[in-house]
Amino acid sequence: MSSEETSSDGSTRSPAGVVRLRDVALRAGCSVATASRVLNGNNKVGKAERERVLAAATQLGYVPNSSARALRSQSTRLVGAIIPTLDHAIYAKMVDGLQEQLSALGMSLIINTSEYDLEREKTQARILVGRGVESIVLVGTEHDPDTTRYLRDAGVRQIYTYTCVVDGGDAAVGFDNSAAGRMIANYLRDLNHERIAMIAGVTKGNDRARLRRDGFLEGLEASGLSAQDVFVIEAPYKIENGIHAMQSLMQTYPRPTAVFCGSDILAAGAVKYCNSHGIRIPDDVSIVGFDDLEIAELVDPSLTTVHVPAKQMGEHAARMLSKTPSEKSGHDVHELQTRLIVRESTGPAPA
Amino acid sequence: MSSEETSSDGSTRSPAGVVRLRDVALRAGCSVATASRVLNGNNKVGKAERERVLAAATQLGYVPNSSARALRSQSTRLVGAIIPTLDHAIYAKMVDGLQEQLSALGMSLIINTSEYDLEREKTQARILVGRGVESIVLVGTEHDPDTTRYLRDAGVRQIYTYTCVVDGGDAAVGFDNSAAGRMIANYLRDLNHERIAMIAGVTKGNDRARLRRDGFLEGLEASGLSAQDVFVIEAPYKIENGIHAMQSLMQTYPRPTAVFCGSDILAAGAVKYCNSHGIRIPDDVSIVGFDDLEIAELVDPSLTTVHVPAKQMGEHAARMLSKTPSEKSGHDVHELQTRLIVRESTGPAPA
DNA sequence: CTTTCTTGTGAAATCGTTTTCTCAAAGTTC
DNA sequence: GAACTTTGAGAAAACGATTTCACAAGAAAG
Repeated sequence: MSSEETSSDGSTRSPAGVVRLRDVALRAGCSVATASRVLNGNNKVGKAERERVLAAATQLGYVPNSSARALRSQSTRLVGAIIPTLDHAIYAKMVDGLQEQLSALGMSLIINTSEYDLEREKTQARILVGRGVESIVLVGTEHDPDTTRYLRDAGVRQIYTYTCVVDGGDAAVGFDNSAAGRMIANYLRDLNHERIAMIAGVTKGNDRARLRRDGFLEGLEASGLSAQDVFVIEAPYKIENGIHAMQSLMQTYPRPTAVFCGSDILAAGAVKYCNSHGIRIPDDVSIVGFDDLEIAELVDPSLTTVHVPAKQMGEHAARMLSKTPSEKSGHDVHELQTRLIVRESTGPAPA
Repeated sequence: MSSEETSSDGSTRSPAGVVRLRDVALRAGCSVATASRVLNGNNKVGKAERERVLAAATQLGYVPNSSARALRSQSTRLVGAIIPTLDHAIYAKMVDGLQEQLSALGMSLIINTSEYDLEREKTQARILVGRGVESIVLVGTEHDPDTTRYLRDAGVRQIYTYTCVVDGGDAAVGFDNSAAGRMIANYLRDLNHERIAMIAGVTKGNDRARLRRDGFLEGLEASGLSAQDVFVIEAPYKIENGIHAMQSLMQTYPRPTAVFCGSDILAAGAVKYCNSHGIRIPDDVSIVGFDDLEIAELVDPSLTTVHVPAKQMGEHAARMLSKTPSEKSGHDVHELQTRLIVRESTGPAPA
């Protein structure tokens, strides 16, 4: 028994019913070589032949087998992404943009999550290399040196996001976390706040959280405040953590009149705490978030925050990846602009 | 000039420095066939030989070329997922769970988004098949018949999520949208509401939105209310749409005293509208959401809503996929339970 | 001491493409 | 009109694994 069946129209089909290039060629009455050339945009094919192939391909609903294509041409058009989690809008939005653009550019995306763990990131990187990805999108600049070296040795392009620092990578698309922190420092100082605190994300293994904090503290120092006096609490990006951290801060004396949160998630928790404990925002305390997620507009009062163009970032990363490494000159960095979005949660320091 | 170099130890290397199975075999002093057998756990290999191969593989840092492996063995351990968008927490959470479990089970996930467009879903399905996915995770039961047939012909397992209806697919993991709608109807009727409205998601091409609406209307009918009198507005899941829809509803006379929203996103918009227009929740109007996203707890008043175990759903889907089709008997459906979460946005009908 | 199973091994076919090689036909140039 | 290009197309090699097939050598059975 043959593994193929010859149907009435003379074309052969694999048992699973998948159309192969051979089927297209057969129907178009040419060789597979010619069919391949047509479908790959090689222009050295006669017009009549070209059109017959194209017609046959669409009629049969031909989809090239990318394993075979990858094997022969040594080019999978596969991209990997390792992000901390999808259960945080700021990353989900980036991946959304990334996927959309990659798809439009004929590439596919394999996603892995690291749960903010650099060790786990290393494992995921190995898996992705085994899958034949040509590039990997990572979050931030800080990674296990093993990971970076391994990827470089494997010839996989590394592109960092949410940061402008390329370091061991090949490219970066993001924004200046430190400058954003300074921007908030200046903003709060312009409102005459003097007792200022911060609820930061966990800085271990997270350069974005660290840079935001450091930029913020630098900005405060520059404006004549001692960073020593700034109470900083670190906590994972969860609403409850925002609540608890705010509780701690409100129990200090003297109370801060302004709190900068490393994420809207934390800020939302902070707002929730204040609302349920009779602390007026912004009359008693000003709160600033980061990311400009939907919740920033939904909480009451709405959050002053820093807008991060997450989706755009993913889209841009995709476009960078579509260019072959030779087209770009060395390391390239694309900086996106963050914007301060002033809403209701901030105001002048109470007298 | 050859494309290979023969190094001093006699092994050959491809220009990119990638280690091939041949290199492992050469170093272990056996044939590639034997090396392949060892690495695939085929036990018909002598102990000494097996250990030499294993040693060679680790020493050289061999990573199998998955394109070649997939091409020959017709088994990628690749799963595709087509979801409407990642920019909606309910889907992002599911994918998060799905990815996590798949990764633990040695499979990888390629993600594509359809933007709620069944035509686009069809295209993405083709791409995924071309990528060699063995299964595809889809959202809901309603799909273009072409898509369903194409996937079946291609031998790709289809697993539907957010639904309990398998229909043309091979398995489903989700919940009963219709029952959830009825549950809300009963809940609101128990609170004595009589003038009731709904802000539903777009029902075209979205069976979940349709079933929620229909279940809700059925429930109201069953309790003696005419579905004709229930004003239903359809709108995409965006906050602004919730705002505008609520505005329209509040301009009708008599005003509804309770509004069921097909998503927390819409409900959040509805709450926002009421808050900014002096409409008291739940004194003037009760609002019910769906999904139980973080925002349900953050808006003020917090939202009464239906909890959907999105992450769990993704995890379960992954587990279903890890079982070979033969292990399961025909179509299998796994129903997860939704729960009504009563918070502050609902109360008895005003007198 | 044959004959018949095992068992382990290697050679070679195979998966579905792309790409190189080869060559015939049709233009050009002188 | 002879000697070159150019152009278009097919045959066949290649990509790197898995898997079938064939076949030695050794073990077990008679």
